[in-house]
Amino acid sequence: MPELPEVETVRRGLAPVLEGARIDAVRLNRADLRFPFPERLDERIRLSTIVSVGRRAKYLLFRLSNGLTLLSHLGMTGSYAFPDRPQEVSSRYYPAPQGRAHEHFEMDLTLPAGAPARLVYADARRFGFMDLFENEAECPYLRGLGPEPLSNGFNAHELAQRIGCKKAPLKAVLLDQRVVAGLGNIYVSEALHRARLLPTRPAQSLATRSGRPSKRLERLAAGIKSVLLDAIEAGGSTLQDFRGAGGEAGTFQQRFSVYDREGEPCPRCSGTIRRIVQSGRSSFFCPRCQR
DNA sequence: CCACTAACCTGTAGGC
DNA sequence: TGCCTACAGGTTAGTG
Repeated sequence: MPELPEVETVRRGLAPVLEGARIDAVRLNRADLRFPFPERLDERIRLSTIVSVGRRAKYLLFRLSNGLTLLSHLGMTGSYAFPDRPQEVSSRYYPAPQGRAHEHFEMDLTLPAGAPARLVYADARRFGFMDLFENEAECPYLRGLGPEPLSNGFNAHELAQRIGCKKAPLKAVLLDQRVVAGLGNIYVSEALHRARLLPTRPAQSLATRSGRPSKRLERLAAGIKSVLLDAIEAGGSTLQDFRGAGGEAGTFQQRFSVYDREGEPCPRCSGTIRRIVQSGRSSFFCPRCQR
């Protein structure tokens, strides 16, 4: 499910409800997700207040009044819902199709206005995980992440530095969270199509002798930014079951140019979209207008 | 250090 | 309908 635009969509759904909410109780319905839950998670966050809900790359960051930050990665199938808030669209899909078997973590809250609420984390495949830390520097998941692609500092020059002279194909390099943080399988294919670059092209082929960013690199940086912005505006992409925290489906999948469109015509040049497998994952591209 | 593969786990879609 | 296979938005550990 969740690449940067989907995680940002979840964040925007959670923040207005959670900010200022007090955590009254924590329930873990099993000992682990992908990794064990943080030690003594319950007692370390209970009775603190959620100050803000942030995001870094594909990570949600719940900043608490006691100075700790709860980090949450959604893996492939993680989702948050407020099951008892009928005014949220979430009542339409809650409980999830498989019932409540995959609800692994929940919190009882008191909202700023005094009303009670319940936040549930469900994750069928349990590829998600959580961490708890005091300083970002001590969190192994955040250390080493590449730049936020939507930040001002991210541009062709920055991308050139990071890509350097890697021989690996662009597809693999852009999936590497140390190069750019937040891209996943969908948006790499889409960004490369916008930049008219083949996913198989060696990353080093974008370098220039002068070190000044090439036109191709400029297109790539611009393609990454624009596809992420457009996807966030559309509320992310819903393939099977992704929902924002309010339960609404994203609509960006209707605007995919190449992802999951093997055999369909390219919207730009009417070439035929192809699918190949690179390092075990599907890449979609137009062989006619991507070089 | 780099690059690729397998592994983690469950659900779903498609072929027969 | 049922069984089997392939595949799915992510990351990490292991291997060469």
